[in-house]
Amino acid sequence: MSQTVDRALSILPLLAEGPADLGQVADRLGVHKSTALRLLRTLHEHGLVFRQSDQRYRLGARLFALAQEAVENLDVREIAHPHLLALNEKCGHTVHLAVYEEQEVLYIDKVESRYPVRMYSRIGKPVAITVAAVAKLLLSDFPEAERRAIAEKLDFPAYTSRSTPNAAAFLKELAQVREQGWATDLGGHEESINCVGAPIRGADGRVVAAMSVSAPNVVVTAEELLRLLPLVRRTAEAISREYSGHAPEK
Amino acid sequence: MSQTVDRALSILPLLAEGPADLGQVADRLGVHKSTALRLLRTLHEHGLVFRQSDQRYRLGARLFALAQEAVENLDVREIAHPHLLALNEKCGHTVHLAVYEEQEVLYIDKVESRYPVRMYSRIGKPVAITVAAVAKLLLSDFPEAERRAIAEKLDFPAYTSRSTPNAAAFLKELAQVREQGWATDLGGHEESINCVGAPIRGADGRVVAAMSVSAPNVVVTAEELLRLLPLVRRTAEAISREYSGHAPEK
DNA sequence: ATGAACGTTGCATATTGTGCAACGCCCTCG
DNA sequence: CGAGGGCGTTGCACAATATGCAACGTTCAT
Repeated sequence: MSQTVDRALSILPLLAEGPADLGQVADRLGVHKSTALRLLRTLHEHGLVFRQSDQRYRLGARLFALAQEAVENLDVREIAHPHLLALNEKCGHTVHLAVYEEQEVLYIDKVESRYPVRMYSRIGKPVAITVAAVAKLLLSDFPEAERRAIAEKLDFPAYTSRSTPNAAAFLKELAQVREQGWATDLGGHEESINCVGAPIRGADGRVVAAMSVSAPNVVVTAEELLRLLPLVRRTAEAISREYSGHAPEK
Repeated sequence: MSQTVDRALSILPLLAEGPADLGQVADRLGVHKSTALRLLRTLHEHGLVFRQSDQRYRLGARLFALAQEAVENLDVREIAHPHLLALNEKCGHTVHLAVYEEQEVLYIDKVESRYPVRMYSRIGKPVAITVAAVAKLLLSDFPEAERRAIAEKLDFPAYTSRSTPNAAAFLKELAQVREQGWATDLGGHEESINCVGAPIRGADGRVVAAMSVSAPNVVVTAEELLRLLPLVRRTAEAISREYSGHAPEK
């Protein structure tokens, strides 16, 4: 909507990939060097970008500070964190917390597995929305019309043979998740990794976040992981209670 | 330098203070509502800002994703290298850079001593984790429980009479290193070789790497080497600053 | 019902960002 | 040592672009 700002902001993801010099930035933006220079200067003044010793540009400290504040303002995370830690303490596996925002599902917190074989995931990165347990939980709470609208727009990549194949299957699964109040991902994203998840609800009953426990086959079988379901659900409920203003229960 | 971008970016710190509606943003920017709207829309399209359910604007999780990605693509070695070279230029001794990975501490960069008598080490090779200065620095940053767990699992080979003898001594030393912010290895690995090291920290204050200067007794005594400590620490701090996105200080 | 508060849109204006060309600097190669 | 290329930087003329205005649509409280 604003060309100048649009161009300036496009520089950020570009620099997130790694440092770049003026020419590279100008090329990838499709603008003249002098234009890129002015944009970079403005970003620089705001501390979002800085120049490292070899003169190349990089994302700056201010961005990290802002990012920090951005997550701190997500207070679900703050409340949930100790519960996630406690859960990890009990079962030892990787625990994730995710929210839906702007057409995406994002991990906003993670407690690493204590086992040497770990699952790869990145806090802040969008999750595989068509297969992840947390994504299904978050989407299942939308009104039906919206669920359909979203499903229609999605791609359904076949990560594995068990990935959700298409919109119809996805909607069916969302309905089931909505019904039962929990979700799984059994090898839908990576063949050897399973997850069990449960929703976190606000005072009005709407799903505000979702959490899951993930573990690779080599550590526990899907069946064993499913045995953790009651524990996961209880944790999610405890977080929900605290989040919606009730005193933490013992 | 670019008014439009300047205004748009000024919105971010403003929103970091807390959610705000269109009118508030326009007021604080000193521009018309319609202008503020367009700026916010552009920020919105890039996911830096999003609209919560009550229509107010807040910082978006994409900011977090961006910062995360930037950190992942950051190469400590690349940033550190020129600083290591400069340090070697000044003192002439061997300079090492190391990281912790998968239960091991690995040298990932090295600048050779200018003296004929050199210390033997290889980039990519695990270091003697119980005695090396860089290892102590990296491990000292772990939470106490984890430090203990790691220490219990280690062997404590008696390379020399000054090698760390057991887990208890090791933990005690880690605590001290953590406290003082630097570490040494005085003949703990090879009788005649001493090292001084300092930690390199990321934007969040966590230790991401460690560096050290090593020299054999025949070139400088331990005392003389220790006199380099302030220089080593300053170098490590300069790298930390640059790594965490601050402008290099003059 | 009525009005206020807020977000949104189209439009005319000139402010603002743009590309160009030229300059200076550093480094490399002949 | 001097020519040449690469790169960042500056000043300028032009028009593309952002801006404020005024009017409209909604929602909410009175």
